[in-house]
Amino acid sequence: MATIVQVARLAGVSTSTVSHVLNDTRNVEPSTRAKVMAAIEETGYRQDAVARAMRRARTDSIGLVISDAGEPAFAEMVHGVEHAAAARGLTLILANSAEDPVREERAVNTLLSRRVDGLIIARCAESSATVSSRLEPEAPRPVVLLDRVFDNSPHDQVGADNRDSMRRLVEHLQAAGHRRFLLVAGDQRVPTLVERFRGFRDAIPDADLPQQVVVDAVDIAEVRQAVATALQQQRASCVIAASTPLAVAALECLRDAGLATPDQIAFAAFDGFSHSDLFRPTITTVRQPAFEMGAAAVSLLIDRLAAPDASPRTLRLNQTLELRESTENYEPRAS
Amino acid sequence: MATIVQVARLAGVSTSTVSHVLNDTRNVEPSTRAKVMAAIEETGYRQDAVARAMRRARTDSIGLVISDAGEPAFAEMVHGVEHAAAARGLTLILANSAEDPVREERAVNTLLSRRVDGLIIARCAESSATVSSRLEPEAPRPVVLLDRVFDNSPHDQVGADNRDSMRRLVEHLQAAGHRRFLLVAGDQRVPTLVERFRGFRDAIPDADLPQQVVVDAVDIAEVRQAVATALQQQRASCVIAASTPLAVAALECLRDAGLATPDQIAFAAFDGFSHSDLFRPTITTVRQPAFEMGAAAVSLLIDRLAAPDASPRTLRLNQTLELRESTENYEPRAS
DNA sequence: ACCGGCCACGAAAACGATTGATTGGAGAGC
DNA sequence: GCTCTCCAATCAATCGTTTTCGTGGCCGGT
Repeated sequence: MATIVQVARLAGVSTSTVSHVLNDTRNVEPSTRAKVMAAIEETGYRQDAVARAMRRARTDSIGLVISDAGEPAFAEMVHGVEHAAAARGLTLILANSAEDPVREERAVNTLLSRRVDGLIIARCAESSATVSSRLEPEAPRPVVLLDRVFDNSPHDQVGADNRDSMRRLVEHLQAAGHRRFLLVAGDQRVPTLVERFRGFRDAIPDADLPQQVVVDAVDIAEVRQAVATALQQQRASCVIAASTPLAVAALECLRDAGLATPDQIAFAAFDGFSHSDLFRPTITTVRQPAFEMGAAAVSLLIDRLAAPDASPRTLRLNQTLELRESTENYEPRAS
Repeated sequence: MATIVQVARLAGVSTSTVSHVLNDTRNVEPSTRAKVMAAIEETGYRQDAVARAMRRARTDSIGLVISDAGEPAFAEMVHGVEHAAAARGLTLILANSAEDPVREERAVNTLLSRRVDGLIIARCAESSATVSSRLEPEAPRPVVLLDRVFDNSPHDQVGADNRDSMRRLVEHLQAAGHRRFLLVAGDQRVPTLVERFRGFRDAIPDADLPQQVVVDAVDIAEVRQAVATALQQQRASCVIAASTPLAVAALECLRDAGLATPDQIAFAAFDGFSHSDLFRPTITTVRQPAFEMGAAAVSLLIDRLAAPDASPRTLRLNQTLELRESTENYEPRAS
């Protein structure tokens, strides 16, 4: 590849002039500019982003650490981040922590060493301390937390209105006559799942609480075990799964127990399944605006770069409650 | 951030010694090494990947240009690439062309300007010429083509055994009694879809060909239109969709036409839907090993970096035919 | 005692751009 | 005609590493 020196030589000017033409960073005589452009054309010169980053403060790149690249909701967030970043001329460096704090920390280190202008992180369940301590004392690289939102975070954050949405979902189900729920709440070290659990509690009168079954197992096999046991006791009229993997486990249990949805038991899930409308039963879903969350994270990051000292913001995007047949036609029985 | 100079000063050695300690690139006295390590610890020094890349020939990063980040199959490939790259200490720069040749070219340029060690590209439908010409004359950055595989490509490639799989699928359906198919073949500028179409032709006796309906419309609305029309003519006993978006369109048409699967019409799809087993009808699917394809692309890239002059390889991973109820219980009617 | 070789380390030149300081010349004002 | 200003363009320092050459000291062999 040609370098700026060769371009300058060919155009008969200095490298600084070429640089200024390239970056439009000070006036240059039209005739010189033309010569430079011609030389660029002829040599097939392309700016070297590495050398450029070396000299300047910024790299025009951002890092994204995702906690589970295999999960469709996160894939959508990646998509949203990529889209918003590209639209602003930022390149995206992607890393996956696979819910492993060690890999997460390694990823953050790698990204920092590559001098990304900022970081977007969907934290894994157990990472809080490590990553924070790694982030704070360093050169102040802005960080935006994605999806997994923490109280009193020093960082900007974007999440969903999990608590409200869960409350609305449960209230809807209650209005349809449901009183006894099986909530598959999932790993309570994950803020998202904690919020959804809280929303559930918000909607349940204290007196009814004892009737509810909550599964907060971490390992998916344990979840399946617990759900199966709970179903045998035949107490719930409605199952709520707080995430897609949990919904998968729950649906498998329902299938294995021979319980049909919605005729024998109602079912609702957060995040849900793609193309849910094409298959039966169609599942009542609280859908996360995953793409938009990713895009919003980039916006927050840009804002932060422009105003490093503004106080941190937490953005909550609305989820949509999509009612489908898995929660229809419930006939409350006298209990 | 501390630099290598500060570390050297603190340790009372030269920067070259620090560098050699860091990279284990020549013998250093255990005592000096210890001093250096201590200084690194104390300053919290972290190697600067940008400066490092500046000096060395490699950047330890690879670029991935994906043609449709929104599609789950491609998201899985991204996941596979990320996984394999991280395992080898490579960082991944991600770009999405969204099936737009202009964006694709821009992405390739950006990645080259960042001096990625190599590129993995899932080409978009119309890009052939542009990107090729951009890639060839440059500094020889290895390129691996992913999913969309081209004949006589000068690059390494990894795809799926589309033609074989389609032939096997059709043969299976024929064995079950189907003779008249509606193939939703999709955009024939996409090599993957061309291969699937060829596999279909392979399996159909010439005499039967006139009975088959093939929809190769590009725009998804046109596809839907064409499928709807074809269904009204009531000729096919089985619909085959050559990709997930096409399957979505086809299933919507079936639903709108009030045709139940599999009772009134059989259905099979390539790539398919996640968690297909949980919902009805369960769909007979030819599943792409998307994750593995991504990982394989990284392997090819690594091999290529090690042996730049080896002749280009094309890898074809096997797809699996997953038989489900959408193609069961067909009762051939006398026609 | 001298020479050669080895070993641990250091000095300094890249890598390819950006950018603050500086120069040279043209034009304006008196 | 002289100075002052302004503008375009150049010079040279700089970013933080890696790596090529050297250098000096020590040891062993003759």
